[in-house]
Amino acid sequence: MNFPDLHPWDLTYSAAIALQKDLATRVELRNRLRRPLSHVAGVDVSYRKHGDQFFAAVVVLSFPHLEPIEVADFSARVNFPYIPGLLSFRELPVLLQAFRRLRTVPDLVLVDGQGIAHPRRFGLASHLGLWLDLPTIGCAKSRLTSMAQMPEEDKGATSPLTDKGELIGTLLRSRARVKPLYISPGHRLDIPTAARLTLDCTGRYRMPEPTRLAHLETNRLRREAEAARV
DNA sequence: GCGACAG
DNA sequence: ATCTTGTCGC
Repeated sequence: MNFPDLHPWDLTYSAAIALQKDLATRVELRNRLRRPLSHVAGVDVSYRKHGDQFFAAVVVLSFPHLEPIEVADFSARVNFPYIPGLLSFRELPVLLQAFRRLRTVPDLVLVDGQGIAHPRRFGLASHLGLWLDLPTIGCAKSRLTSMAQMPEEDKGATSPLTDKGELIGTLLRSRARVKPLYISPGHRLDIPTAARLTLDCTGRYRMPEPTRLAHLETNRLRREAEAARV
């Protein structure tokens, strides 16, 4: 089964899966963080239901104070469809363009989506981490693959995320009494460190500051573009 | 064969 | 993710 127009990857469905399996062997799950950590980035993408215009943003914050340092945007048309398990082929190209406009090289990147908590252990955060050669964390709002018991209701409570008997991440309560986040390392981090750093980047909101601010920026861009064209 | 299914 | 108004709760 093929799907048309896989731009800019030009891959069939089965070739995309084979590529993920191959690239997954290059993912590092050991800590390779630059210390001390001084710059943490968050990335996000938004678009409209009808229309293929995508808006990507990367925001760099200081660490540990989480003050915004730099913002880079990029917008373009995307025609790769959303297919569960193949999200990176849809969102990665526009995200990489946004990174090209960034001057600061972050020490860590938080991503809206899964890391290794993915059927082939290669979610968007892993793909971005390999491409940028940077440590990344997948901070997803809902599950793709994985099982877990619910953590306690207090902020910082965790429970292990597993798939087929394998430990692949952490279910993290980022705020008291909110739906927990699905945290998994994307690249160059181990599972406990990914959860710990996510918590360190989280303030009074459910989403960690880097991805939360990237999300706001992405929506600001979209509203601006819609207002600009008549 | 029947669900589940990041954003 | 997006569409879309009001509404319940701290």
